[in-house]
Amino acid sequence: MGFGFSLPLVSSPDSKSRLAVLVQDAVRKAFPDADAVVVLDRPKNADHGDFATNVALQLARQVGKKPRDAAEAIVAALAPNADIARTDIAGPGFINFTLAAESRFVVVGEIQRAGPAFGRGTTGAGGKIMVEFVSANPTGPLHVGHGRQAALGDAISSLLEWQGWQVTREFYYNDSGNQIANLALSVQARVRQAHGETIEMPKDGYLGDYIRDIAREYVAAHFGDAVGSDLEQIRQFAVAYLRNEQDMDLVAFGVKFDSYFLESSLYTDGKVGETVEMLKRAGHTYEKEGALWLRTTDFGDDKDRVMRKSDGTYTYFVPDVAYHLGKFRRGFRAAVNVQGSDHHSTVTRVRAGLQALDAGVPKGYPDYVLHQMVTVMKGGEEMKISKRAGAYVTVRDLIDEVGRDAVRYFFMMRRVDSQLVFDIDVAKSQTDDNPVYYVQYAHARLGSVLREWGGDIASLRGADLAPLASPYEIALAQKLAEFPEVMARAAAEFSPHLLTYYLHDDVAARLHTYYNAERFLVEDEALKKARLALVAATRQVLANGLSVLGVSAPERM
RNA sequence: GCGCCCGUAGCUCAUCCGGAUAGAGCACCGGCCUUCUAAGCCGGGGGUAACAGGUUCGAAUCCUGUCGGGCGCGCCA
Repeated sequence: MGFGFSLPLVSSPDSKSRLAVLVQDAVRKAFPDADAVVVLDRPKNADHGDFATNVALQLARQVGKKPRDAAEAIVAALAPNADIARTDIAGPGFINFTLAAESRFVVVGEIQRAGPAFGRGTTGAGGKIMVEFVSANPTGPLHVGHGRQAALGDAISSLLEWQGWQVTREFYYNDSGNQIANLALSVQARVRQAHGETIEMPKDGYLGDYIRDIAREYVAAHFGDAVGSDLEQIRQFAVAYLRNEQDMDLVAFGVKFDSYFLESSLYTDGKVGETVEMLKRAGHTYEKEGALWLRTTDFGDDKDRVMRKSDGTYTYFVPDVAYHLGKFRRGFRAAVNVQGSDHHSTVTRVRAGLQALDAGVPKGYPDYVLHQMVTVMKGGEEMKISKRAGAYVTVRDLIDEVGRDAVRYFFMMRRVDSQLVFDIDVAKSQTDDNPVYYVQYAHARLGSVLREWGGDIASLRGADLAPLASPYEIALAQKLAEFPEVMARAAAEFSPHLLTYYLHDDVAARLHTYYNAERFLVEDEALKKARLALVAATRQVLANGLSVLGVSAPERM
C-alpha cells in the first residue's frame, strides 16, 4: 500500500518534530557511527510522559551496550531545551519526555491561527492522483456495497487533498458487454409483457421492480416502439435512465465526481485495439484454441488470461488495462481504486497487464482499497431485499431510513478489510450508542457553550492559556495536537476509520469527561477565556474532521 | 483443491510499518444526580488476542502450520 509516505518530522514546526530533531542530534553525538532513525511515540500511559522513544533499544545491539546504558548516553548528549520539563529512562530502555506545562497548550494557538486548515499536510506536494470509486454498472440502483465505496472513496479523496494532493474523483462506467445486453433484454421483456404478450424473463435477467419502471417510462416516452422491438433503442434508454438514477442517489449522498469515464469510449477511440497491439509487440501474447492470450503468469498471476475471445470480441480485461494505461498517460502518477473485495482477482491481473505493456507504468500501479462485504440489520434481523431492487438493499433505502450523515459515518467506521454490519436501529438512535450522534452532539454542545457565553470567538485569539491545568485539559490538548498526525496517517493508509475513532474516542469522549468535570463559564475571567479558547479549538478540530468525512457538523441538535 | 481477507471481553469493534499494564462503547454489578444541553455521572468485575510452533531483548502485531468464517477462482464484468 501507499506511495512512499513518511511523516515530515524535520520540516514541521510542531513540538513533536522539534523534539525528534533534538533527540536525533543527541543520538548522533552519543553514537557517531550508529545508524538509527528516532521515532517518537505518544505513550498510552500518562506516567510515561508526553513523548517516548525506543531508539536506545534499537541501537543497543549495534553499539554493543545495554539498552539502558545507551539511553543514558543519549540523554547526557541531549541539548538543553525549555520545552522539555523532564527526561526519564524507563522500563527496558525507553526514554520518556515530559513537556513543560505551557508547551502542552501551544496547539490551541496553532488551531486558532490555522482554523479550517488545521490538520493539513504537504506530502502530496501538488501531485496529481486519481481516486476511482463506485464505478457501478448502469444495470440497477446502487447497492450498499456501492455506498461503502462512495463514502470511502470520497473521504479518501478528501484526506489526500488535505495532504496537498491534487485529486480527481472518477467514476468508470461499464456501459458495454453482456450485463448491459442482459439489461436491455430484461426491459424489452417487460415492455412486451406490458403490451400483453406472455413472455418469460431472460435467463439471468434483472428482476427488480425498477425494470418495470424503465419499461413503463420507455413506453410512455414512446419512440414509435410501444411493442419493444428496437432493442438498441431500449438499451440506450435503459442505460441513460439508470445512469441518471445513480446520479440522483449520489447527489442524495452528497458525493460529487470530477469525471465520468465510459468503457465504451475505449472501443470507439481505438484504445482497446492500441493496447492489444502494444501487448503483442511486447511479446507476451499467444494464440490458443482460437483465442488471444496474455501471459500474465510472467507477472505474478496464477494463470494466463484471455484477451480476445474466439468469437472475436474482447474480455473486460483488455479495456481495464487500456483504461489504466490511460490514467497513467493522463498524468496520474498515483491512482487509487476503491472496490469490493469480490474484485480482488482483478488486482493482480490489471497490474500484470500494465507491466506487460512495458510502458513505464510503476509496478504497484494502481493502489487498491478493497473493502469487505456489508450486511444490513434491522430489528435484529438481516435485511436482504428491497422492493425496488429485488435481491439487494440499496443506498437510497439506507439514506431514506437513517439520513446521509449516519450512512456515511457507519460505512467508514470499520477497517475496510473487516466485514461491516450496518445496524439501522443504532444508526437511527439519538443516544450515545450512535457514534455519529455522539460526535455531532459534541460539536453542537460546544457551539451552545460559545453561544451562551456570547462573546466574539476571534477575541479568544492569543488568550493566555496558563490558567489551564486540570488533567482533563491536558489530556484534551494532547489529543488535539495529534490531529495532524492522524490525518496524515489516515491519508497514507487510505484509512478513514482511523479518523472516525479519533473523533469519537479521543476527542468527543475526552470532551465529554471534561464537560462533566468542569464548568467552562466560570466567574474567573482569565480562566474562563482560557477554557473557552480550548473549547473553540476543540470545536474546530471536530468540524475539520467531520468535513473530511463528508459528515455535517451541526450548530444545534 | 488454490488465492485474498478476517478470527481480540458476553456483544459490536479499536490497537496490527514489533514496544511498557491489550483499549472503547453496549450489557452486567455498586454508588451518585437541583448544573454551560441529563448524549446522565463516578467506580467495579470481565482477556491464554482461535490454536500450535518459529523469529526477537520484546509478538495481538512478523513468519510457518492447523482449525473456523467471508469472498474469489469463466473465452462474465
